[in-house]
Amino acid sequence: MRFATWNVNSLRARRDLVALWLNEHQPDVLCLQETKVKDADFPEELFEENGYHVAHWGVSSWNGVAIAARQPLDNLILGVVDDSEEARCIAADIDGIRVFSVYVPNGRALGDPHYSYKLEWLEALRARLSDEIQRRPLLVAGDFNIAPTDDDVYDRAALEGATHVSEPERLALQRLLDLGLVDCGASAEDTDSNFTWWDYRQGAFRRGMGMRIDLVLASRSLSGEMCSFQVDRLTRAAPKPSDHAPVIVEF
DNA sequence: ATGCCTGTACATTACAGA
Repeated sequence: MRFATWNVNSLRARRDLVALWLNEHQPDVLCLQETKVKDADFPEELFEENGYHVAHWGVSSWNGVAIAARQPLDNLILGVVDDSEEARCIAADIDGIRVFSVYVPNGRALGDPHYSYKLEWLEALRARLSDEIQRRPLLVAGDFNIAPTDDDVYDRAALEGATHVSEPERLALQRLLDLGLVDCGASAEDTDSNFTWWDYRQGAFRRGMGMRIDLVLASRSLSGEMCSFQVDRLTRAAPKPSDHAPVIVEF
């Protein structure tokens, strides 16, 4: 199975690139984040014309998550807290696997209310996953907005006091892994090659100033069947790119 | 210290993103 996740930073702005990418890479499952469309405006035909089932959750022009898959999506869940939350999580059963597409809150700054919200959201996700993982194999993929270790950022010193690298965020991620999930991108020999996000500014991509924040977490049984892991940096180098690269994992 | 760039809507400026 070819599994992928991609924060597209607006599906409306990225529509043509997503269509090209689907045809070139032919994933069996694709998790999307930051679609930035309401459900009523979601371009289902973009996926259906290319042979995919698709489920989306978007309540405004911000956030928004989706899962597209060759096989049907069953037992959909929207969100991890309650109906009033932002559209940051969608889950579905696909061919016997429970798939989560997640867009973890950014946090903005240490001490910002949004930072507390990020930690609370991660704890709510953990509570949900602790229940789910006992039932079936899990794949939890998306933009976690956390760099798991100092090796996952271009310059740790430059990020002192910033979000994405703080201990509380990393502990919240570790609590997810402690449920029995494996970070599929953690074991690369050249960690720079696993960066998944580069700022649009300052030529950050060209200069290698990135972070690994888009993750694929797999149940142990599934992680043992992983046969390849790849960050598609070519797509970050395309014209009009998202600031995130797709991540592709084969099982 | 700030903006750099990109996309969004209460749009020609402010904001969020990471």
